[in-house]
Amino acid sequence: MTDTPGLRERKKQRTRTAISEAAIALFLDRGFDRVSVAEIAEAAEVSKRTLFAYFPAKEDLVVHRFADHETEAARVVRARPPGTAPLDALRAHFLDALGRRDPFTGLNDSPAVRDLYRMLLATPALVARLGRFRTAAERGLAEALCETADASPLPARLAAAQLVAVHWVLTLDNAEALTAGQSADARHPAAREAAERAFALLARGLGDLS
Amino acid sequence: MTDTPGLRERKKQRTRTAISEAAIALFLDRGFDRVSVAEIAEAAEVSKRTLFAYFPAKEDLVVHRFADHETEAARVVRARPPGTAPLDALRAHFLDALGRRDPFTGLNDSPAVRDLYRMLLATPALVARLGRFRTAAERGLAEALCETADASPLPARLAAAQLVAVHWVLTLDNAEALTAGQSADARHPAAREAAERAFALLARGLGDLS
DNA sequence: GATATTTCTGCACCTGGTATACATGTAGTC
DNA sequence: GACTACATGTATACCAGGTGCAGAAATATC
Repeated sequence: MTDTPGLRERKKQRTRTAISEAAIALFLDRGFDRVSVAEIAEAAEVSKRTLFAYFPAKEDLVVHRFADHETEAARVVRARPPGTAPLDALRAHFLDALGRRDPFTGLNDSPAVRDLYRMLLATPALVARLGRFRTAAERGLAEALCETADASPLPARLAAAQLVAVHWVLTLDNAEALTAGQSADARHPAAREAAERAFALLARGLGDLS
Repeated sequence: MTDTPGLRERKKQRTRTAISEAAIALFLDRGFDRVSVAEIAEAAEVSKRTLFAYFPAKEDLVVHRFADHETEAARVVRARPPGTAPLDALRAHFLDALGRRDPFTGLNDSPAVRDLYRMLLATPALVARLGRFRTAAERGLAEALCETADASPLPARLAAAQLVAVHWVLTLDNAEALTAGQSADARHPAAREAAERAFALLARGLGDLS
C-alpha cells in the first residue's frame, strides 16, 4: 500500500522545492525584478538549465503555488450536494475559505503570505502570469457548468467569466486591505459582508444599476 | 483652424506607422514568435533603439491598436443619455458596434482584421498583453460607475468586472467563429442573439442556474 | 556489477530590452 | 541665412531570460 515514490522521484521533489524556496526568499528580500535566475540557481545549488527544466519561466517560480486553485471552482461545482445550485455551492465554499483564512481568498495575514501578495501585486509580470490561471479557471468552470448544470455552452462561459471575475475582485480587495496593514481577523467581517453582497449581485443581476 | 502639426510631429507619426505596419506584415507572414525585433527595425529602416522608443515592448507593436478601446466602456457610461441605466447604454453600444462590424466586437471579417485576430489568439504573449487592457478597462469602468451611477466602490468594481468579462467572452466567441471561416454577415444574427442573452443574464442574474 | 535511461551540467547561442555617448535634423531667433 | 537649443535617431556594447546540444553523473533494472 505504501508505495514509496522511489529515490529519483523524491529527489526531484526536493530539488523542486529547494529551487522554489530559494527563489521566493530572494524575491521577498530584494524584489522580483532585482533577482536574476542565475542567482537563484546558484542559491539552490543547481544549474540554470536545471532550473528551467523545473519551471518553464521565471514567473512560474512564484505562481506555481496557485496552480491547484486553477481547477478549484470546477471541482466545487462538480462536487456540490444534489439539489444545490452552483452559485450557492461556490458562495458557501468561498465563505468557508474565508473562515479558514485560505490564502486564495486574500485573507491570510501570515507574514509569508502577506509579503508574497504584496510582491505579486507590485509586479506586473506576475499579475500577467496569474491572468493565465484565471483564463484556465474560467474554461474549467464553464465545462463543469455545462456538464452538471443544464447550461448550454455560451451561458456557461458567460456565467463562468462572471464568477471568476467576481472571485478575483473579492480576493484582490482582501489582499489590498491586508497589505495595507489590517489583520485578517479585523478584516474578516467586512470580507464576509463583501462576499455576501457580491454573490447576491451575481444572483439577482445588475438590473438595479441606474 | 487647420493647425499643421509641424514637420517634426508628422515625421514621428509616419515613422510610427511605418514601424507598426512593417511589424504586422512580418508577423502575419511568419507568426509573432518567428520574427525578431531586429528584423522589424531593418524592414522599417530604423534602428532597434528607435523602435523601442516608439513601442515599449514587442507585443505593443500589435496591441497598441486596442489602446483606444481600453477607455471605451467608461466613455459610453459617462456619455449615456440621462435616465438611461449603464447596462442599457452598454448593451445598445455593443449591438450598434456589431452592426458597424466594429473590429472590437470580433465581428469583422476583412482579411486584415481576421488574420490579426487569428494571430492574436494563437499567441499567448499577446493574449497576456491584452489582459492588461482588460484590467485597465475594468478600473476605468468602475470609476465611471462610481461617479455617474450612485454605486459605492465595491459594487462598482464587481459590476465592472462582470461587464468586461462578458464583453470579452462575446468578442472571443465572434472572433472564433470568424477565424473558423464564417462570414461576418452570416454570424451577425447569432452574435446579436448571444449579446442579447448575455446582457439579459447580466441584468437578471445567475439565479436560474441550478 | 553491467547496462539502459533519466536527469543534470556546462557551454554556446539567440532574442528582447536598456545605457551610454554621439550624430543628425528641426524649430525658433537674430 | 547663420546660430543656438532641443528633440530625435544611431551605433555599440551590454544585461537577463530562455533554448539546443553533447556529454557527464546519477538512478533504475536485470
